[in-house]
Parts: sequence; C-alpha cells; structure tokens
Amino acid sequence: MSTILEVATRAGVSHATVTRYFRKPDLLAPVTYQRVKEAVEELNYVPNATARALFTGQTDIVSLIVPAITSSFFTEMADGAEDKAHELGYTLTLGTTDKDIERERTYLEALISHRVDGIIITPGTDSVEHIELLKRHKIPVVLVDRQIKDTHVDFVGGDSLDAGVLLTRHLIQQGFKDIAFVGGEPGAWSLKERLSGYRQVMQSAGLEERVYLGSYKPECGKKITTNLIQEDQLPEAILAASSRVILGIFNALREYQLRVPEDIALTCVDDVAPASIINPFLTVVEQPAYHIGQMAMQCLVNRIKGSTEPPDTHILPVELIVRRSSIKSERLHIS
Amino acid sequence: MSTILEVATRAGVSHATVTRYFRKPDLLAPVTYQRVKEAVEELNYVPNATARALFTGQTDIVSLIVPAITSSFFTEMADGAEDKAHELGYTLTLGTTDKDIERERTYLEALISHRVDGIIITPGTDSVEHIELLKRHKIPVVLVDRQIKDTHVDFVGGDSLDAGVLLTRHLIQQGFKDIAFVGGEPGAWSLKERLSGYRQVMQSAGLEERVYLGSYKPECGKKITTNLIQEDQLPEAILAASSRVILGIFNALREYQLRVPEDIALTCVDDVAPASIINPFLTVVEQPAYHIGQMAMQCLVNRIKGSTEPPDTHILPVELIVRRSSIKSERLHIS
DNA sequence: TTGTACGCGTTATCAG
DNA sequence: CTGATAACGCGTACAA
Repeated sequence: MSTILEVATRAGVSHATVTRYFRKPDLLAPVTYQRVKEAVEELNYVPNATARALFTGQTDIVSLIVPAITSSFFTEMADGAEDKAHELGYTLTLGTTDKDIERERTYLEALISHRVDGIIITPGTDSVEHIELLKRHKIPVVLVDRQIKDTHVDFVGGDSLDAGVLLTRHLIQQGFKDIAFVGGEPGAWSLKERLSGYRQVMQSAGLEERVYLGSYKPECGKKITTNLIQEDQLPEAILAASSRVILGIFNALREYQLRVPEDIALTCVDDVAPASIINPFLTVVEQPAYHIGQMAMQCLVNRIKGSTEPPDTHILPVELIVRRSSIKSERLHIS
Repeated sequence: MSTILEVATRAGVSHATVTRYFRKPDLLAPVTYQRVKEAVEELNYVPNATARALFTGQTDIVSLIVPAITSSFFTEMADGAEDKAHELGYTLTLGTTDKDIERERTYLEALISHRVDGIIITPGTDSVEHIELLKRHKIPVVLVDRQIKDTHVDFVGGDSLDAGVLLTRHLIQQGFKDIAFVGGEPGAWSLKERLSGYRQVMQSAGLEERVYLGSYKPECGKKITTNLIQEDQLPEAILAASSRVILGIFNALREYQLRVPEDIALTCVDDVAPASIINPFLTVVEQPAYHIGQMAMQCLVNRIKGSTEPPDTHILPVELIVRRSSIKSERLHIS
C-alpha cells in the first residue's frame, strides 16, 4: 500500500509528476516517464481511489438495491446492470431489502455516507420518502420495476399492464372463467399495472374478478392458496403476480396433492429462468430483465454525467410464453 | 451534501465537536449536544465515509467476485454473503467474471484502488497470481468453491468430493453402467474433487470412466452433449459438473428430441433452486450455498478485524436429493 | 517539462 | 468539556 509520495521519492520527482504519469502521460519527458514507471512497478503502486474521490467528489461507485437477489427477475436484472456498470468503469454495490424493509433505509444512509455516484433502486414501498432523501443529497436515482408517482426520476421497467392483459386473455382463451389474481405488493406500481391489466380483460369478458393481494414473496402465494384450498374456494386458474409468488402457490398445491394443470391452471409474470430450460412447464410473461438492468444503468450514468433531460420513463415490451401449466386440454391428456 | 465544517459553523462550535457528536456523544455537554443535533438535522448532514476512510484506512466495503450471479449456487451464496455483510455493517460490492475472464483482473485492480477492506472470490483460474496480487496489497481474501493450493488463505466450500461420490454411487445403484462425467473447469478445485469422487466410485465398481471436461458454462454442456449425440456415443447416464452445465445438456437433448430419464438419466451438482419447487425433477447434490456465503463473509470479517489464526478450510456437507431425472424404473412407467 | 502549495472532509492528539 | 492543528493521499492551479 505505497503512496504517491513514496513513488515520487523513489523516482526522484515530485508527487505532481506521478499524478501526471497516470492522468496526462504525454506531458512527461520520456526519461521522467520511465523513471516513474519503474518506481510504480517496483512498489506495486495503485492510486488511492478514496483519496481521489475526496478531491474530485466522484467515487465511481454506483449501487443497486433490490428486494431479493434470489428472484429470477432481479438476478437477471442485476446481471445486466453489472455488465453495463463494468463497461462504463463503475464498481457496483448490491443491497437487498425484502427480508427486512428497514434495510432499505440503512442501505441508503450507508450509500449516502459513502457518496456513491448514483443508485438504481426497486423501492420496497410506494412512499416518496426515500427518493426525496436521495434527492436532498443530490444523488441521481433510477427506479426499476416500481414507479413512484409525483417523483421526477427516471424509470425503467417491463410493461406490467400488458403482462396482466396477456396472461388474463390467454387464460380466458383457454376457456377458463374462474380466474383469480394472486399476490403482489399492494403499493407497488408494477402490481397496480398487472392488476389493472387483469381487471380490464376480465371486465370486458364479463367475468367476475377475484383478487388476493399481499406481497411479492413466496409466503404470500402459499398462504393465500392454502386458505383458498381449505375454504374450498380454489379457482380454475391463477394468475400469480410474480415468479416468487408462484413458488409459494406450488408449495401449497403440493401439500394438498393438487396437480397443475390437471386440478388448476397456473401462470405468472416473470419467467423462472433456469427452470424453463430444464422443464419448460410454466406459462409466463417474460420481461426483458437483463435489458432492463442494462438500460437502467445507462440511464443512471447519463444522469451522473450531468444529463438534464426531463425524467425518462422506459416501458419495455413483454412477451407471453405459453407452456403446459395453463393448457386446459392437458387436463384430458395427462394422468 | 453539507460538510462537517458547515455543521460546526451553524452550531457555533468547532468541527472537532461535531465529530465527537457522532463518535463520543457522552463527552459533549447537553447544551452543545442539542445545538449540534439541530444543526445536523437542519442540514441533513451525513458524515463522509470517503474522508473518514482516508484517515482510518478502512472503507467498510467488502467485495464479492463470482463467475456468474445467474448461477443458482452463486445467487444463493451471494444472498448469504450479503445478509452477513449487512449484519456486520459492511457495504458489499459485486463483480462477475465468467463472460470475460479479463474482468477478474480489472475488478481486482479497481477494488485495490478503492481500498476495499476484503474480498471473497471464486477465482476463474487455479493460478495463484491474483491471490498473490491481493496479498501484496495486504487485502484479506477468502476463497469460495475453488481452492488454490499452496496459497495460505481461508477457504469455504461444499464437499465436492462427496458430491461426486454420492451422485455416481446413486447412478450405479440405479443400475446404470455407462456413466459419463460432463463439464467443469479443468483447473478448478471443485471440479477436481467432483471428478475424483466420480473416479473413485467408478473404479471400485469396476466400471469404465468417461470424462468430458470443458468449463462450468452452459455452452460446455451443450457442445459436449451434441457431439456425443452426433457420434452416437451418448451414455446411459450423465453426471454434470454443475447446474449450469446441465442447462446446456438439456438444450442439446431437446434439439434431438431426447427425453429424460427415458432416453438418458441426468444428475448434477448444485440444485437449481426455483426449478426444484415448480417441478421437482432433477436429481442433484445440493450444497449449502447460502450458508457458505454467510460463513465466507464471517471469515473475511474476522480477518479484517485482525485474526491471525492459521488459514481455515471449511468443507461443508452436501446432500443427495433423488428425483425423477435419474430413476431407471421411470423409463418403463412413462409414455 | 516539472515543482510548490493548497484544499478535499475527516479523525486524533494535545492543550486549554 | 472544547478548540486548534496536523495528517490521511491525491489533483490542480500557478509558478518556475
């Protein structure tokens, strides 16, 4: 851990010259350059980014805060964000908030303290409080997956309204009438959109809506489904708010030995990435998660570099992928 | 982004007093405390961790470098590491190296420059070079999943030898004789162990070994399997080196309309987390990934805090989970 | 082309 | 209990 001064001394120059060696090498005389170079190598000198940050006011660190890294959507999203961050020369920080919503606050404070250059966040609540906090500290923010109204910041996410529409329409086309919407964070933008897509289609088909909200967590899906089973209210088909919710639904169904799609049809928003390769089974609407991550990072960096464009809202198209879990005719073929 | 000096001025005290307000509040007279408190709140002051780091030499940042965050093992591992880091008051940085091994170098240099307090890494190669680099800079390191011999650092990983043994033995018990080992990074410790577990069991059973290495990536599984199919050399059963490799294997099999387990039995190391809930299908050896992440982080922080114990090697037990993909009798039952 | 001096925001020491 | 002061390592005017 040598310092710039040690390098300077060893090379017989001033520390300003060593700085120039890194920042503006052209300005150095060849001989000087060589001597500094040798000194740097001999001492394994690496400039101290912390010290530089103090001066420049830039840390070259950006952060990603998501509910859960184990959720396939966020895993892929993080992958895209990380790739883009690396490409643009930033170091990426990761924080998750789902296990304890208090963590969102803790993390933001730590990041503010560390003076990170910017933050990509999927907020846990629809409250503007945390966003305002970042604004006060002039830290650029990009929202992903969950928009917050009346807050002028960039947003990147999948077309959740369309997701709800596509899945509901598909289920109806399959001939299902009793279709329930299960799970989702009531306050979240993505939930509201998905739900409203569901409602639109149900209404125009003249079908009765059945909505059971809660959270995006697996436990939510499990609890709701268990209740429905116990009260003998299980619908013909379920549209799960997310891939995590559907995991809980599967758990509940399995406990009662119910089969998909023989006993109930299932669909959800977000593909469950590796599962779909091993055994393509679940009908889903896939969001371009990796792309969303990349785009969010690009947006963020644009802001960091000083872009003053009005806040952008990027809604990316989603895709319906029909597989066995929602096919009514499968009920005859199988078993 | 106010500074300690602005707070001091506003409170009518010196900046030293403001520091005390945060570090040793007891030392302040109640009146002073109040005045500082108000000033802090009015200005939304948050101490600058960067400046503090410059002085203390500690950034309170730790880093995680893995091949791919989209691999279920690493996703869970990262989750555990992140939880533990948060619990211990550290901010976690994430980097992936699989898409471009050059990135490992780039990342390490950035982290050295940022003077992170410590690094957890699953090295992409078995070379000691990068580890030595970190040692030179006196940055504590913990290895995960891939040990590197002759390098005295802590290691945490699953029992890969046992993983190989368990899966191979299981396949043999199922009555398979022509069992191939597919995929894996030849230089990686985990691969060597898994492979040697396979070999031990095959030898003592008097069966012929068939080994096809490559990498841990999906493409590797796909390529090898495709070759085997085209040369009509497909074995009765495959033991895939990892969950990512098996994804490629599935892809290849599907292209040729081959079914599992009817046409070939499949197993692998690492569970594919969400897939196993939706459709429990794959016989695997599960590693305690979350726990490994937690433990690695705890180890790292112990080192950071100055532990001088000799390097620890934590090999955690793994568990065989038998499911349909490797059951020979299924060949008769299904279609 | 190179060196000097100053400031970035903290913390710790040492007087007072 | 509180205030100066030096130091952490670096980058940039400005001067030479």
